[in-house]
Amino acid sequence: MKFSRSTTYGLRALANLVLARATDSSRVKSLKIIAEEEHISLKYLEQLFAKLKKAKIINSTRGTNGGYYLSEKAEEIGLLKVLEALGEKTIVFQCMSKKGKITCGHSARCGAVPVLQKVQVTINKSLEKMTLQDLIK
Amino acid sequence: MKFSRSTTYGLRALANLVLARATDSSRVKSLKIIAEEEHISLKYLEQLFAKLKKAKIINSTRGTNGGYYLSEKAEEIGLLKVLEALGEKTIVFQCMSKKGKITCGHSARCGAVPVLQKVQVTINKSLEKMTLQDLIK
DNA sequence: ATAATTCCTAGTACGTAACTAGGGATTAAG
DNA sequence: CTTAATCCCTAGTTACGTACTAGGAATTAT
Repeated sequence: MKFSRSTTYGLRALANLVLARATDSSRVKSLKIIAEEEHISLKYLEQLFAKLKKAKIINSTRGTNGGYYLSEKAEEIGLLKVLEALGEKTIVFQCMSKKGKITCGHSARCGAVPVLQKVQVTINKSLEKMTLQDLIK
Repeated sequence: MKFSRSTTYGLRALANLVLARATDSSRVKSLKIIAEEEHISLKYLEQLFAKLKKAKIINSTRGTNGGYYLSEKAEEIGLLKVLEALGEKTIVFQCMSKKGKITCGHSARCGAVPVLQKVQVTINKSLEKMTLQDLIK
């Protein structure tokens, strides 16, 4: 039950963007700089940022002086959305849907269900409450 | 950020034990029966129960009519301890200790730290509150 | 003696995370 | 209009851990 490295990388890099106040196309920050500051492979970060862009969490301008910036205000970007964009699984049991519904064949008989649901719901709520703004508090 | 299958198996099997009220050496339940009821490979379950026994969460008697039983009352066995016994990592970020202390070199500069800590602490608290008794509620 | 159980150890196969790598497209600056 | 800086796209590669399979030894009730 670990977050993947890429999730941590992604959050670090996003925190960097938030701190840089890269909130519109006139205040972009290049990945090269971010990668250097955060000691993350540039090529790898590119792939992560592609996912974040696809999820419309960030935006970019290309060419010299180009870079990335947040699509919305940091406090409007929920952590759960970010994690999912990065490919992090937020459903912690195989047998369970997002809302705690059981999807395996054992539901009726399985004694562990209530606890699994409780854990799942707690984690989800906790992640929903937080936003990118919390990254720099 | 998923719980491993073995964790789910372990919890299912323990729930089974709790429901069987296998709370002392006179009320053991054999793994063979549990494995059949829960549709888990016996050989695999044996390995999981070895870990649980090593952590003194369960106890056993050998030979014919042997089996496993809980070492303590279900409500006195914390879920966090069980998960750790099963090998589940409860520290969700590589860079962090159990108590939220940062163990990587970036601590001072890393913007993501506060959020990571918050997530970690929330999950830990949630797991600490629950016991095996909750498995059957 | 036999059968039922727990106990111990070794090995395998598969998937996936974590990269590495190469180059194309776009754009500002000189 | 050339160059350099950036983002963009896709295809590997490698290493590791999870989820088993497997065989048999030790113990004990009948």
